[in-house]
Amino acid sequence: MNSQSEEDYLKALYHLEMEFDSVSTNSIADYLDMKPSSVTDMLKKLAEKKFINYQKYKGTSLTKKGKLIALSIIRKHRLWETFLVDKLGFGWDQVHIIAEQLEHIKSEELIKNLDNFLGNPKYDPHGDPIPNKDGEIEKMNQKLLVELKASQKGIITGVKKGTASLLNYLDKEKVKLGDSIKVIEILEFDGTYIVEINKRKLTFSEKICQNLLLETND
Amino acid sequence: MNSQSEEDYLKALYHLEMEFDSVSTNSIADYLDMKPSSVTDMLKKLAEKKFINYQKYKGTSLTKKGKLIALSIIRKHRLWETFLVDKLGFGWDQVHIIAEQLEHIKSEELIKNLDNFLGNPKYDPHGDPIPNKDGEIEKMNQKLLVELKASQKGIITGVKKGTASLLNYLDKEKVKLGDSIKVIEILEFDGTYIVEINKRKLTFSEKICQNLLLETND
DNA sequence: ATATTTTTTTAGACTAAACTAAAAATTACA
DNA sequence: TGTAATTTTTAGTTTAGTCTAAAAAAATAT
Ligand SMILES: [Mn+2]
Ligand SMILES: [Mn+2]
Ligand SMILES: [Mn+2]
Ligand SMILES: [Mn+2]
Repeated sequence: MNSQSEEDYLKALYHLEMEFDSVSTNSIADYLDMKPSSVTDMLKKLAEKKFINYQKYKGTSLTKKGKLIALSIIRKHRLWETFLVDKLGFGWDQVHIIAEQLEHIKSEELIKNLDNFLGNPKYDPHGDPIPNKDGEIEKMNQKLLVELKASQKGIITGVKKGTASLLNYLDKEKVKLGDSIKVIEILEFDGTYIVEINKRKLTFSEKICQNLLLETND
Repeated sequence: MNSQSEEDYLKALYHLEMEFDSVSTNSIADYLDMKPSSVTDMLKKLAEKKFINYQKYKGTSLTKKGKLIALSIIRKHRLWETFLVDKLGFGWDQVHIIAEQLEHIKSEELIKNLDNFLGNPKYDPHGDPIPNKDGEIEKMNQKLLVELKASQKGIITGVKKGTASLLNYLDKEKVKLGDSIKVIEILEFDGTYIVEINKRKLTFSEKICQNLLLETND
């Protein structure tokens, strides 16, 4: 059985590998808010367990085994987040810290039953795809709204990391994940987007457009 | 914030205080499957934090503060058990180990919302009362079936510790917690009880009667 | 190509929570 | 009441996971 700490490291490794092409000791330390020396210690242990490929001074990558564990933690995290929002009435922005604890509960049966109870959801409340029990995860064709030109369309799937307040704003504007969005016009002056969502015209600042994630069909 | 281990000790203390009038170091060690020396170490720490009254060689008791924490863990344990059975379809006998982990998740809001989601249940799936958020718990007027005489009545509230298989048996016989039970006849020869539950006559061995808990109205 | 800066690792320390073995206190009983 | 048995505590060890400070390696800049 893996410890909570090991699981958090593997998850961090996975997220960092997604975002950057090389994962350094310092980047892990930053991500987990720990000291690089602590990270080195843990990397040695994870390498010992064959969860990562690690050679000192050379950086790290998850092995197949390590990636599967990371994905199983992510699956649990996102299922619990879905539970908290859909069933317990939490807001989008409140669930992450709680799921950070719940993701470490050990019981295969629990997750199987939770998944069924939730109706086998494909996406979590932030629009992130939920890996299946075999660790398969949908690779999203994600774009930022700011990358679209006038008349292009997409489906709102989420917001960039660290912009929880944007979710709240969308909520207030009655914009939900899964809503279709179409660019009507882009103002040259300040990059403001005029878009249509649910037959309503809305105006989004450039900053919003830089943080709103869409799934597009190209 | 208290550690998982501290919480498990406080809960053990609470249960042992309920069952026996004095709580010894060895009884705690037995209960938690640990060595007495480990228990002594923890008792010192809990005394330091004013969760227990402890004087070496003199035994232990929970302070008001300690009892409140114990009850909050028990509340969480029983609410999670209720969730697992009522919502996720687990059986009575499967939920304890999982709740043993879930009870340590830290979030007031989570428990508040879970409680509402479950419809503010008063009893857990084993028939044990769920403490309220202020740590108030119903003192049950519990009896064993074997204590009843012919023609007396009660409501089935649970089974004694360590008799999970009895719950399964009751399940198979379509007997549920909350069902009313009336003693029809007690066979002198072997102490077998003939009882009526839901208009049906059932026969319970003496062993069953020694382990079946009822709420009575005396 | 060398020196400086940055990154990473090592060495050593600390805390929490467990353990074993031995000592001390308490309890039981002859 | 004194000895033996039992219970409890102490002393010292272990492991996991963190830290600080210093050393070593790698990357960058002159
Ligand atoms: Mn976590
Ligand atoms: Mn999420
Ligand atoms: Mn527990
Ligand atoms: Mn229970």
